[in-house]
Formats: sequence, C-alpha cells, structure tokens
Amino acid sequence: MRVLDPQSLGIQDDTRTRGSIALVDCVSFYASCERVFEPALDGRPIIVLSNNDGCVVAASPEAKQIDPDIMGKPWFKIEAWSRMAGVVARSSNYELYGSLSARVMAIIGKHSAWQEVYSIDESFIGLTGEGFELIATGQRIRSEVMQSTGVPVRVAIGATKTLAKVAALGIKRTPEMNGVCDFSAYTPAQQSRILASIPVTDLWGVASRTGKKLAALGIFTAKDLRDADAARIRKRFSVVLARTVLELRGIPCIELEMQPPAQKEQLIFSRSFSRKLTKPDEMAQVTAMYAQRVGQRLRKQGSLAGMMQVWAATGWADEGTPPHSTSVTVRLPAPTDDPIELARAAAFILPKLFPKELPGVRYARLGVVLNDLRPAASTPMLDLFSADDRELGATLDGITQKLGRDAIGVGVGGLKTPPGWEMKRAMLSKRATTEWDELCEAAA
DNA sequence: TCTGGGGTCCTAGGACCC
DNA sequence: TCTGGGGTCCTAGGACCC
Repeated sequence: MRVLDPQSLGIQDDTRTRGSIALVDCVSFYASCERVFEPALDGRPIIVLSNNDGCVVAASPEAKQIDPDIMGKPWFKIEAWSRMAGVVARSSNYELYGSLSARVMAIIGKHSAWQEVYSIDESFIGLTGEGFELIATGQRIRSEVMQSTGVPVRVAIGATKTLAKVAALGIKRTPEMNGVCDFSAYTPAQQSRILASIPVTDLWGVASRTGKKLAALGIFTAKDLRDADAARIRKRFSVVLARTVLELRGIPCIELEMQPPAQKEQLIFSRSFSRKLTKPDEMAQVTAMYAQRVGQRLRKQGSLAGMMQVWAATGWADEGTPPHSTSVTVRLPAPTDDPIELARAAAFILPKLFPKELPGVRYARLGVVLNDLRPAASTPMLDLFSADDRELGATLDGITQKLGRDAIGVGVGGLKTPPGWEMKRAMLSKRATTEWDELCEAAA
C-alpha cells in the first residue's frame, strides 16, 4: 500500500482527499455466501472452517450470538456442542467466495469513480456529498448489493480510512444504524465521546503489542491516541502509528489505492501437516510438493521469481521443547517460472535447512516462498545456457488442470499424495457459481 | 589497514491485516 | 492468547562501495 508521509501533509490539493471515504464490507462474508445458494440456512447459525476443517474462520451473527468467542476455535473441540446447538458448519469453499466477491465489488464500484478492493470482503470507495446524501447513498448501495447478490453489506463513512473503520465499529455495535454510519455527521464533542469509548487496540493498525506499549504511556483509547503528540509517537513507535494519529484527526495519510491489486509481490504456499514430521526424506517430499504448488501460482499470475525461501517450524510449545523455526533463502540463478528450476532450487536449499539428521525436532509446518517477483514478459531470455523448455510449465499446468493436482509433477514432487495428507473438506458446499456440475437446482 | 562520512543494497524480523 | 493460510509495510543492521 502506498502511503503519504505525514511530513508532506501540509496542503491537501487533491480533491479526492476532500471528499469522504466509505468502507463497504460484507457481513460475515463466508457465512453469507453459504446462505446465498442455500436459503434454508437463513436465520440459522452458520460457521465456516479453515483448511483441513481446522478452526472457525467465519461465523454468522447468529453463531456469534451463541458464542461471542467462536472465531478461531478448533472444530474438533466444538463439534459436539455445535451440532447439538444446531450450528451449521461448512468447509471453506473459496471458489464460491471468490466469484461472489467479484460480483459484490463490481456493484459497489458503480457508485464511485474511486474504488480500492481491499480484501475479499472489503472495499474502500470515495464519496462526495454530505450529510443525508451520504447516508442515502449508503443505503442505496446496501439494497443494490443485497438484491443482486444476496450478500448483506455495511457502509461506514469517514474523512479518512481510519475513521471509516471507526464508523464500521459503530455499525456493528448499533443495530439502529441500519448498516450505515457517517462519522463526520457527529459534532466534535460527540466524536470525542465516541473515540473515548473505543479501546485503542480496536483501531485499524493497532494490535496487542503496540497496545501494551501505548498503555505504558497512558494511552488507552482512540481519543487518547488522537490527542497524543504525533512527533513523539513517530519517534517512539513508527511512521505507521503516527499516520494513524493524523488519520484520527481527519487528515488523510493513507491513500485510496485505485489500481486493482496488480501482481502479488510475494507468493507463499504453506501448510500445517496432519502429523508431525521428523524424517529428512519426508521433509524433502513436502518441500518438493509445496515448491511445485507455489510454482503453479507463479505461472498463473504470469510472473518470474528471483528468490526462493523455504521455512519450517515446530508447533508453538511442542511437548515441552521450545518452539523452533528455521529458514533458508537463495537467489535463483536467473528469474524463472520453470518447474525444474524451482524444484532444483528447493533441492539445493534442503540440506542447508536441515544440515543434520533433524535431531529430534518434530516439524509441524513448512512453507515455500517466492520473492522478488516480476512480470514474465518484461524479462528477456538472456540465459544462453538454459535449454529451450519454456513450455514445460504450461504443459504441466494443463495436465494438472485436466487430471488433478497429483497427475504429474517434477521429481519427488510428482509422487501421489500419500494417504492421510489430503485436505479435509468434509462439509463442502457446492461450487454453484464456477462448476457446471454443481449448479443450484431451482424447484418449479 | 581501522580511520571519517555517506550512500545503497540486501536480509531478517517485527507488527499488522483479513 | 496461539487458531490457519496468505499477504504487506517498515526498520535495523550488515556488507560493500567511494
């Protein structure tokens, strides 16, 4: 995210910064998506589980009412009572969420010349107008998105992104707002009261670590932070937190990013294992498989990678032994998206990562990271020594797309997924928007 | 050959977000 | 307080250059 430096903030001559910023975010997005094609779920408590049906990553308001702390809880711990309480659980269905997100974002975008799609379920847009006009626009956006997609959204408005986020907190706390709130509509005294009621760690960009340090300085609420000395905050913390201070005062420091998220700057494929791994050959196979998967993502986005990193970590306090993690990064001989080159790099890293015979360390997770990415087209083929095998990646990707991920691969990465490794998605809904076979059937 | 100052590039790690 | 996977930005410090 590109950001303005507070020092350069003296004069606002960009008309955009004089308008308002609205944060449009979906209510319990994944849970709402599950409802879109299964109306019988309306009004019922729904939760959506992470990969491997591990823990709760989304919960409908009804589910949060039953257990306000349900987010993040491991499924195996809550399965029994969930079923008894009538909570409906679903495995995450990212194909469905991705396609619904695109529709929602397109509708939101029609209401403004400036839109930043911030995440799968959140978008910032620029709005002009004031007072009741803004509220009316917000309500119009809500009803249009609901009508064309079935997904409920909130519209939170403020002079800056940070204040729009504050308005979003207000909507969540106050049902009477009916899904729309404009922070600027309050008087200065009211604004101060509202900010004084918000713990500083509820703010966008302030988490528990920073919260503890702020508490030591006597800064506990959003109002305390707004009224703190920005220069001192910058010195003691960072430019990031100093920007938050100014944003709370209504001075925009965090730009609206209009460009659609271009290519990723970094790609990661990481997974926890279903059991702890201790043997070098197991680690070698995992590394090769993950390198292959991250390579597929690389080619899909049309990039070349300049660096590869492999890291591995134990659980946090794995049976008494302290948590341990290790990581090795190498620069690739030349930027590449070639599966053989990537497999070679992974194989090169491996002995450096585990120099000895994994002395009693029980690894729980491993990740392969590609860095220093650039568009494939911009890099001329200069490496005289590389064979003419540029088509290999495309060929492999074509085969895996038709026949499945395990159909073919390079080296040990080409082995079939061993039993017990497949991702668990026991409660998967239909991919109703992206697969012909899984279309919704409407009763006549 | 250890003595000043300044700059850039790279990497590791912290912190945060959804 | 540690529950899963995938990201971004910023800072400090080391290597290296003139």
